[in-house]
Order: sequence, then structure tokens, then C-alpha cells
Amino acid sequence: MANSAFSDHTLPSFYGGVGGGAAGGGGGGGGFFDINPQGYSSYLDMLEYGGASSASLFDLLNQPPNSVVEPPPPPPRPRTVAVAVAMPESTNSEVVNTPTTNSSSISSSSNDHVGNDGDQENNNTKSDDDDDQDKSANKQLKAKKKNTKKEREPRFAFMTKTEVDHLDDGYRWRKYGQKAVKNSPFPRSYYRCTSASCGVKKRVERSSEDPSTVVTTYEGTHKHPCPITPRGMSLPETATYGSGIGGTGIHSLLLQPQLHYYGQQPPPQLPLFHNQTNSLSFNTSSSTYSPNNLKEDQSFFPNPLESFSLLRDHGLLQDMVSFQGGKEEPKQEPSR
DNA sequence: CGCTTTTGACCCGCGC
DNA sequence: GCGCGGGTCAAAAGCG
Repeated sequence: MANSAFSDHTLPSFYGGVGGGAAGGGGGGGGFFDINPQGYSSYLDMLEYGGASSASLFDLLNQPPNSVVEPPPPPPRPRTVAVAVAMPESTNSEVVNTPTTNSSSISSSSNDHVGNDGDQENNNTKSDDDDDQDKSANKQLKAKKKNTKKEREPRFAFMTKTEVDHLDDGYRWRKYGQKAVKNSPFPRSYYRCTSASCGVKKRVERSSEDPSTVVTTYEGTHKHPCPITPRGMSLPETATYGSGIGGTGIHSLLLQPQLHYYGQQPPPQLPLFHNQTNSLSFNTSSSTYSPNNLKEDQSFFPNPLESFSLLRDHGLLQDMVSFQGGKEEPKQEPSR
């Protein structure tokens, strides 16, 4: 694997970390994308988010557009930083998280051919009549799971610097569990998409190392439109339809307006942003990139994995390596 | 009343 | 086999 991919054509917020970390080239840790490789010289400006009682990614993203003309002054450390990365890999490795020296990073992992709605959907194939069978079927399914445990939903984790745990990503979630996390004072919450046909889940936990960081892990792909538009703002259909990082609202996040990229030259193709029809801009020292500049393909990537496959095909993320199998433990070691 | 959250119990996989 | 930890279930409580 080459180590050059992140020099010129680099996906903005994913710049840096992976090649160096996962490939072992940079002394970073491994696996996570470093959003601010060098003191915020390059980052997705996700804006500040103050301590509201409920957070919304849309809130974060609906701030008035920043100037896209000036390169970033050494920006103050944003209180909310979210990054998302999709990482199609042929293994069922889980997210690995070895944060590097910087503030925010993210990783993800997935199977290569995950059925879209693995277990949940399979569960629905049971006969619809009696409850007895229901329960026994449940057990059978669980037993079945044993054999099929490898087929997991694609997972996407991202870290958010925020003071609130559960960011509103536009989808509706029902909490179905909460567990204490080992070596962490913060519990992990389990959510499931409330849409009947949708088995997408997400886990939310606060980093024990950095309590200001919330790690959200999405699992699965939404098969339905995003039920909520941000504050009445109408999004491009494709921006929220069955897509996104992990088919989740993260994509919405990335597609929201007022995302500005400061830093190096943005990649020639930014699949993840292609549908950004609002004011997504990439600000470099010499030019501003806008969706118009970027548009060469109006099609949407139904799955972020495809987006990343494409990126990789184009050499943009070729240095991405599979995250080592293991649990997605955003923390290295308990430090408190 | 319907939906969501809480929470203890349960199941399962994994390491020892 | 056992214990542990992660993940899920499901009844009860809470809320609008």
C-alpha cells in the first residue's frame, strides 16, 4: 500500500490520520482519521455548539456561513467537531480507534457485503402467527446468529465534541438499552431507528478519556427517507434518503450547507459531498470550491461504503487500511 | 393513549 | 466450564 494518497487529493476531514496511523507511517495511532492534523490547519468547520439542552447536527450546521474567502486563522478549538468516515473493508473488523495526538478522529468498519438489514430483517421473515413460535424463533434466531455472527451491519463511528450526548441527526431513534461501559464512568446508550422497516442502530457513548467527546456508532443502512428536516429547512431529497454514513444522518451532516473546508487542496471528487447543493464550500488558500465546481456526477451514493470504494478507486483513500479487527474502543486505556 | 425511556434480566461470545 | 462484558429484550414508568 502506498503512502502517498494523502498528500494532494485528500478528502478534507479525513486528511492525514489514516495513512499515517493505520499504515504505521506517521506515528499516529492507527485507524482513526485525524481531523486536525496540524493545529487545525485542515478541518471541517463544524462550528461551535453551545450547551443547549438538546443538540442537533442541523443546528450545528445551520449556522450562518462563514467566510469562505479567508483561510482559517488558527481557529479556536471548536466545541463540536464531528467527522465521519466510511471504511469498506473485506473483513468484519470492527472499528478500531487509536486516537492520535489530536483532537478528533473517526473510524469505521464494515463487512464487504453486508446484507442491508441483517438480523433485524431476517427476524422479520418469521411467520406472523403465534407468539410461542415467536419466542422459540427468537431463540433459534439467536442460535442462528451464532453461525452468522460475522455478517454484521456496516458500522460507522464518529466522534463529536459536544456537551450533549445524543445529537439529533434527523432520524428518529428509540432507546432500547443502556449499559455501563467498562473503564468508563459514562454509560453507553443503544438506539434503534423507529422506522418499522429500518433496522439501523446506533450506540452513543461518551469518551472516558475526553468527556467532551461523544462517540456515536451507527450500524446499518436506513432504507427510508429522513423523517425530519432540520428546522423546516428542506433538504435535497437525496441528501437524506437512505444514504449517509452508515445510512445515517451523518450523511446529512456532511451534506449540510455551511460546511467549509479550510486547508489544503480539496480532492477533485468528493462523492460524499456531491449532493451538497447549498453552500458547501471548500476554501483553500487560492480558490473556493463549491458544489458547482465539484459536480461531475449528480448521482448519489446509496451507501457510503460505495463512496469510499470510489474514493479508494480514485486513489484518494488508497492508504486507508483495514482497521484491525477488534472492538471499536475509542479509548486507548483508561486514564482516569 | 401512544410513544419513549428506564432498567433489570437475559442471552451470547469470548477469554481463561 | 465459568465468568465477564457487550448487546438486547421487555415490562414498567414517564411524558406529552
